[in-house]
Amino acid sequence: MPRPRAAVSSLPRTLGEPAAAGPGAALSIGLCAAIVAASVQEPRVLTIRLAPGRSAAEAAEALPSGPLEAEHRTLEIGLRAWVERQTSQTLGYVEQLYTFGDRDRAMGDGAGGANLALPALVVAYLALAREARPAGSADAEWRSWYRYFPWEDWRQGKPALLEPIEARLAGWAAEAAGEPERHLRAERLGLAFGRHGASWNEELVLERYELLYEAGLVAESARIPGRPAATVDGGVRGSSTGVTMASDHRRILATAIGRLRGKIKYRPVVFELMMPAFTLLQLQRTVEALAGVRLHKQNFRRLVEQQGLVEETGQVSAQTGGRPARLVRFRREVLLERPAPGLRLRPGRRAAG
Amino acid sequence: MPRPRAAVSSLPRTLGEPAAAGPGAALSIGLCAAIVAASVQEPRVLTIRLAPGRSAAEAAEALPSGPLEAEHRTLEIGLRAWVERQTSQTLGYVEQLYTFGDRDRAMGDGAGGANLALPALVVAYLALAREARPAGSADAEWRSWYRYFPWEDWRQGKPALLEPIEARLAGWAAEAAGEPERHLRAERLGLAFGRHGASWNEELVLERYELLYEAGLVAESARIPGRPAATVDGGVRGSSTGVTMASDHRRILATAIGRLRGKIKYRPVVFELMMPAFTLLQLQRTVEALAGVRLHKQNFRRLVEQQGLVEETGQVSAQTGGRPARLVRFRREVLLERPAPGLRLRPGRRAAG
DNA sequence: CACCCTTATACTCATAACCAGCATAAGACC
DNA sequence: GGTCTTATGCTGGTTATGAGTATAAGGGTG
Repeated sequence: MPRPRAAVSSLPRTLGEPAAAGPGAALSIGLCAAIVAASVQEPRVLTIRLAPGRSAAEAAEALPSGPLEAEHRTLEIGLRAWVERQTSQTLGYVEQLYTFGDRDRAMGDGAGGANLALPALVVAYLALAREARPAGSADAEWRSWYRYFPWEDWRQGKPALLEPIEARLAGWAAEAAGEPERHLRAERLGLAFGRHGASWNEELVLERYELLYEAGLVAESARIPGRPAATVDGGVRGSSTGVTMASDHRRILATAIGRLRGKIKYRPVVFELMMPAFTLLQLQRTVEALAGVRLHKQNFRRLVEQQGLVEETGQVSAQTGGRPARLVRFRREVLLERPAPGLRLRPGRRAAG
Repeated sequence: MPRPRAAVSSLPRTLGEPAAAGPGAALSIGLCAAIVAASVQEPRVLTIRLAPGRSAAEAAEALPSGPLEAEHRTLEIGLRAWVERQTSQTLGYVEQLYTFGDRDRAMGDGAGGANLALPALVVAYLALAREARPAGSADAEWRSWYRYFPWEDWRQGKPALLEPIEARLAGWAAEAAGEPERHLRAERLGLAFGRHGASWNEELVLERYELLYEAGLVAESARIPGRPAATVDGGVRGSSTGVTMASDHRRILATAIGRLRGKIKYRPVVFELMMPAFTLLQLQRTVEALAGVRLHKQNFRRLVEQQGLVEETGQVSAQTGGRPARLVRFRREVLLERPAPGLRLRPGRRAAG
């Protein structure tokens, strides 16, 4: 099966492949999942290790994925099967993200690896898991998603590593071919990174990643066809542009983060990540971890309570370090009452603890 | 090429098909577009006619679609090619909607037609067109989308045909097998149709269509595997459940409408449907046509203006029938200023003209 | 032209939501 | 008891929203 072999063994019969004749004629449809959990104040994503055929040492981190097989009646069934096979994790909430089909992206590795028969298109999913259990297989691991997108974590204020990145991006915009292209790039930068750091929009994760990709500031850029590998500067002057992932999985993860950050504002999806009972601060920390910003505590709890998103359990938690906090649970009835129950968090002017 | 032949001729080499050997082994990826325009106060969708192999008289209405071909570098390029070939319409704004891959849906026709080799999965798109020009090909036509979803148009108040539909749906919920299933169905109905007509959420177009589909109230239900065709009641006691479309195109259109109705609230996409200069009332009527509800005029204009969505052109239009109205245009800079510039219309309690 | 139709646009007012902070409560730890 | 901690209650200013009134400016009609 000519495909970056997953460390997890299993040789499926790919749909449509019985007739695989000429080289490169094998057409398959890929499934890929960004599985998110939130534990100890960190948003995590379930990754596996791929041995890309070369040295096992440089095994790439990847999202669980695999081709759609003949026996999968629906895409989602196929996805669940692959995830369970590779990570022993059973999925709860699952939502389709996007279908990637560019012929020029998604290649295993442009630099040295053979350009093997890759899926003609990849259907990517976002999944939410309630608990970050140790992840069955040895190759599966929960990792903070800021490992791959360090510039997305503004909880301690603007990340220092963003400064050199922005400088490089500004340079990339300035060196564009014509004036229209220069203007276009500048506009995209302004949108994605905010004018002078003023209005950072935490949802534009994909837009920012794509800019870094195009500007040659992430390692994946080396796979852009026609780009000399020398122009890629994965680590920007000492600071980091995050850990690389296999194929275009980082792009998929960026899509997932952006989608989730948007969705918590108008759908009660955070609760898919929470334990059955939790304190309001735990909820706030989870939301902050996902959104990558800090929120105003008092206003957050007022929002949650007046929206009717939670109800009392009657119990209290003494694990707080200070005054014990009430334990609450998600109030499912809210779905029937409000049109868009969510935590439309507006980080406002300044984020106050 | 075993596939419901489009009236528009063109025999493409489907990607991955050179090796098409056994029957049903031909695996192809379908592309499909819901192309929306708004003219004379009506939201319209571009349709073509498909001759499903049998009598040409019962040619089904369909969305432009076709298989991904080998020479299409990206999915979107393939889509644009197909749409231009079938409708002579050039697409502007295009956005991916969803990828449908259920093996049990999307069949040409379960009743009598041979179950031909259909795409293994269909990537559906939403496109917005600025003008409803007469649609090049003779088989292409712009039609109000309420032709297919008459219950979605609440601009004149609650549609009368909804009453019998709701009654039938309530019956369907009551006749469910076990108590848990009954409860589930009742909850879904409450969500999708609103408790006692109280809170209609205009975005849940797909949810409503799926309920009708499952309850056997649309003609497409006859294609559900295992369902006796006799249980399907396409026209509910004299009232209508809308015009049927080929394959599962009505589901795709439902997805498109729902997405667009949601999107206008936080992205300035309506302007993709407007002429370069327009009056505020024209804008309001367009939004109302899409959302299927009436809005409060004074508040609508205040919203549009204070958000900075439009700017003066200096001209006026005398075509209003009353006092001439200012002509305005979309203000592109708003994209850089506001995080989510849209028309977050809340139809409030009652819609006042 | 006065009058009445139409639609456009300006302004008001009460209410609800939101932002940001202050004050107090209730535990642990020394 | 004093001093941490975090939880929770409350307030005062600001902004958004819902719904209405009033006025402007065209056309048509007697």
